[in-house]
Amino acid sequence: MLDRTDVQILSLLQNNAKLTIKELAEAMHLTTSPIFERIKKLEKEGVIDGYVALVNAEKAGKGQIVFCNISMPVYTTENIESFETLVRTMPQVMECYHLAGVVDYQLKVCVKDIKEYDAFLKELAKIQIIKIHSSTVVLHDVKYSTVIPLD
Amino acid sequence: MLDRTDVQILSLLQNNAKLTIKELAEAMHLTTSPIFERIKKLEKEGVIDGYVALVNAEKAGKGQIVFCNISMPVYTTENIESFETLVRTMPQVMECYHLAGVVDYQLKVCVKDIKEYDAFLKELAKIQIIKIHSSTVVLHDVKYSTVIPLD
DNA sequence: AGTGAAATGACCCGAGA
DNA sequence: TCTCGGGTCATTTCACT
Repeated sequence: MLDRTDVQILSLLQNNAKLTIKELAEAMHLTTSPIFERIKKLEKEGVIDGYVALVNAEKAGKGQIVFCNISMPVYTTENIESFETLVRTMPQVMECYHLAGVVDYQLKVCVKDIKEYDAFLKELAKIQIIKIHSSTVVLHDVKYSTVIPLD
Repeated sequence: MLDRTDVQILSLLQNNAKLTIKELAEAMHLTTSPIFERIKKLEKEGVIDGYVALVNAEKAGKGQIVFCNISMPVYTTENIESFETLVRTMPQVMECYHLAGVVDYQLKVCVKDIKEYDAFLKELAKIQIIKIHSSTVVLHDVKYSTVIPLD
């Protein structure tokens, strides 16, 4: 599905979306046209999901990450839907995964400080269908990358 | 530090880095020059960390996420440094956080399948300074966003 | 699938308010 | 800080290989 050239394009664009088609073409010893067409194809197929600017959370005053572990005592389709829909609308929740573990969900929450996290928890606690199991504060970020490893 | 216009620019670019300066200018009823200068300033100050293409992990054949919980029995500066340096070089590790909890580190690992995760664990186990505490498999992604919430 | 060239349009940098 | 306008260069399309 993805040949060597596609993977090469993706690897470069995952690190720097501002590379021009010309630069990509030079890097892989081709002309601009095939690069252009391949990128359009990858976008159309949804392999490339989009292009985003990454903001430094610290400098934007949102340097605190907290993981929130949640379980759902009554595990019905309805409850799942309403919880997942809510989570997707909360901007503080950057990531949410349904786990195969002792707790059902893990949320990665991005806030200014613990005080703001406290407010977030109070907001979340309004939903009666979930049980907030525990919260784990992040001391510091060791690594944050958006790059999907491609073989 | 960041005024209303800056926040507006960041909000738009965090969702779509391909917006042209012209489009941004129209969206906030300004001309291109001030937008251009503000963006350059935000980049220079490091508020904008970079621009990246987001790849769909599923379509790239890397649809499995596993969280790996690690503790460090002998917590010395040396051990911390060598572990954190290693983690930053491993492409499967997309995120790594130092936690204030019962385990020291949480790694978000991106792999093709559990078999590949097994290989990753074996690789990681070579470092004698850490103790792999547990692994939690993700059943499905509810939300993944790179957008830092700005007030 | 890739090349090369031509037109379209965005970026960037002035001068001026 | 913002507006306006022009030079420069990347993007995009197309006819050909």
